[in-house]
Amino acid sequence: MIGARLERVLPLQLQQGPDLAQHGGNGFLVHGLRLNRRRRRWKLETSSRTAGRGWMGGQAMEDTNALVEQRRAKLAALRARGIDPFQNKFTPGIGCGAARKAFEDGSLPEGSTVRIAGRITAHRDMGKSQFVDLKDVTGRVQVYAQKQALGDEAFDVFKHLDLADFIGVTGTVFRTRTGEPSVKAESFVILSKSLRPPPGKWHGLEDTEVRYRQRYLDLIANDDVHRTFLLRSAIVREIRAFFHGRGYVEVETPMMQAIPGGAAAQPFKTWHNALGCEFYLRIALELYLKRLLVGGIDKVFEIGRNFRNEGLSRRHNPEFTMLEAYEAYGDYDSMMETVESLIRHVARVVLGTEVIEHRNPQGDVYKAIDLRQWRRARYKDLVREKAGEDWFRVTPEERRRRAVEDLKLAGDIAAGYEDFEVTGAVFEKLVEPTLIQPTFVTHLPRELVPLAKLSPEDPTTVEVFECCINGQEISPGYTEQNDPVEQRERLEHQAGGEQQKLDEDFLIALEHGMPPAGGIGIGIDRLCMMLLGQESIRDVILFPQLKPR
RNA sequence: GGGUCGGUAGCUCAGUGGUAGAGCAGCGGCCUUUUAAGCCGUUGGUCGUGGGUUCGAGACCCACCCGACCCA
Repeated sequence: MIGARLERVLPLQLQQGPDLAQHGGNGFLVHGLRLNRRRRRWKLETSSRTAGRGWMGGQAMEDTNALVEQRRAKLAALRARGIDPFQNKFTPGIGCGAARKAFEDGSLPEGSTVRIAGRITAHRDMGKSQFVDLKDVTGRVQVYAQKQALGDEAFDVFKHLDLADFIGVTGTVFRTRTGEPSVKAESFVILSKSLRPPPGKWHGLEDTEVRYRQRYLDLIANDDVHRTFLLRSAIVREIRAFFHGRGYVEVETPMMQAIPGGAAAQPFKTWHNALGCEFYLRIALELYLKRLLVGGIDKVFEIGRNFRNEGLSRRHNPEFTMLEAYEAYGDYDSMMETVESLIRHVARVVLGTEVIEHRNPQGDVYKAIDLRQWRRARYKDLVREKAGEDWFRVTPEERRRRAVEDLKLAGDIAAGYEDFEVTGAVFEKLVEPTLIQPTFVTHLPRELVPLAKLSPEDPTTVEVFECCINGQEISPGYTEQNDPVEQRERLEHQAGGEQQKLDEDFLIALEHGMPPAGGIGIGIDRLCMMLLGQESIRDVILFPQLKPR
């Protein structure tokens, strides 16, 4: 039926179709056909109102197909009927899922009129009865359309709606014979026509590359992905709430820095035209937040993006979100309390539980993280557990031999490694991955963290912790270095004589006096992986970095 | 950077050298309370790209592109 109508309204060149007589096995002719199609599409583009919007027209031309052409034809047919399927405004009175819930719990009585809007996610054609599922951020509700109720004209339009179209519906709530809460449409309006078919309804969208490159499709097709990112947003919201509740001040510091500092990492480089100089994207927040401690903002935190020019992996994205928080008159010990309270707060409020269960695709729990128990353990004790009771009593040569031969860490220990780095490899490769339950690793050797403050009770160790959960380091914490002379010495040593790498302004700030303080950094992406049960960082970052197509 | 696996219809996937397939989606028909609706019919493919082997390649070989996992 609609086909017959379309013939009247479509541009002539669309009706003609490709010349199938040419369609032989001959490559030239096939190529000619493709050119033909492109020319045809181009004409369609230029004849429609959307033509001239360069990127849109260009993209549609490149990868259009029969399904897209069908939808464009439907669009043209609607316009020919005087219907503009791209409305400026429609104000729903209640969300789709909200209406369903309100009806289920009795707060919305049967027969009430509601005004809802959403995307069509399913269509069941019963002839003179039509059912569609309408979905918005609050959930899904079924809409029932009856020929008798809508009238022939409107019903015919309804019948030819496509999956993924947005519509607005006014109607009354009722329960169908099968018990489904539904809205019986009295009127409807097409709010936005979808010109491309959505991914399938059964399997969702599984092609990982499409899921990451076109995340919006992933969000449409996979409810659990949608949920994951709503929860990530809630996690960040509750982190802010936690710190605000403790009197911290949230700030924003420069992402473009002339001297990238605060961590040992390769930066990204960029160029400022007007100033005529290079800038680096920041690799850490630390040096600016400490300036603010000097400036008298005693409790300060920032949540923001860091950029590190390193490889990509399941655990690394070149840009990632970092939380850093500093508290004057705190130390590494008080910051352990802060980290524990923060993470437990977020888990309770966002997830409603302090036991985090990770499930496989079959739904079985393969890992459970209990945030009610936080272990504290010394670095050396943990290493001994894996490498042997006498590990620190044998000679450095013997340690290296054992690491390479007995512990099979040959690939992780470079020839030039110093003794503490050999032990560090043991910790990183054999200890850290086993720390699934929340663990504060303390009493790290001073060589491992050269910028940290020494522990007065044991000057071979530093006042630093590494909080490990889920087999990853989630958060380091420090008693911050406030001795400007010591700090300058260490940074100069680290810079290795390259003066331009020394952040002189930061060192001067310290010389003005920084109160004793505790500080922490938390990788938000990894925290989300732990809390949301995701094994890949790409599944908690909306648009993970991929190689450009 | 190395290794392994993958890229076939809009989606999910079969296809072990001989006519490119299935389910869903789409399109047409029937059905006025369906819900993975159903029934009948039907359209749709640069098999990632480029070379090569072969009478014949989606499949075999080489190179490349993109991705996933593991390793560095």
